[in-house]
Amino acid sequence: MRKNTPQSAQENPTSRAVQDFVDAIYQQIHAIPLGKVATYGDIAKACGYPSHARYVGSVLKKLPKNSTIPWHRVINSQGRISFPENSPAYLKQHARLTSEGVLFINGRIRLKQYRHH
DNA sequence: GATATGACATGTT
DNA sequence: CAACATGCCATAT
Repeated sequence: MRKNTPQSAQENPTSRAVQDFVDAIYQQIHAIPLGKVATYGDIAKACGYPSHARYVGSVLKKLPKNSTIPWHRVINSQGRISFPENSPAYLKQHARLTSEGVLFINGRIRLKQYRHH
């Protein structure tokens, strides 16, 4: 039985499945309402690839600078920002979330409260 | 094809 | 709760 991974679904030479997956990731992230968050795993699962949390992260890393995607609403399963604390990226994400009303306590937020279901 | 890497997740200690 | 270990999988070298 073939595994449920984008790579295993490359029936055509341009690997459409991977591109569809990336598009789905963008769409899911856009669906996160202001003031709410989702984990990398949540996004992957919502796209139909529950074991690709890391891939979601790698996609976000390659986001073009002009992208309008609310990437800051994606955090890890511990309710923490996946950047080294106090790095520029960390501070930026923290600032954006805070400005949306997401409360951080000891570098962590309450997923029970802010997670977008 | 073997190894290393990473904006991850989950279970165990 | 924190630290560790293990699993995961696309990408890069």
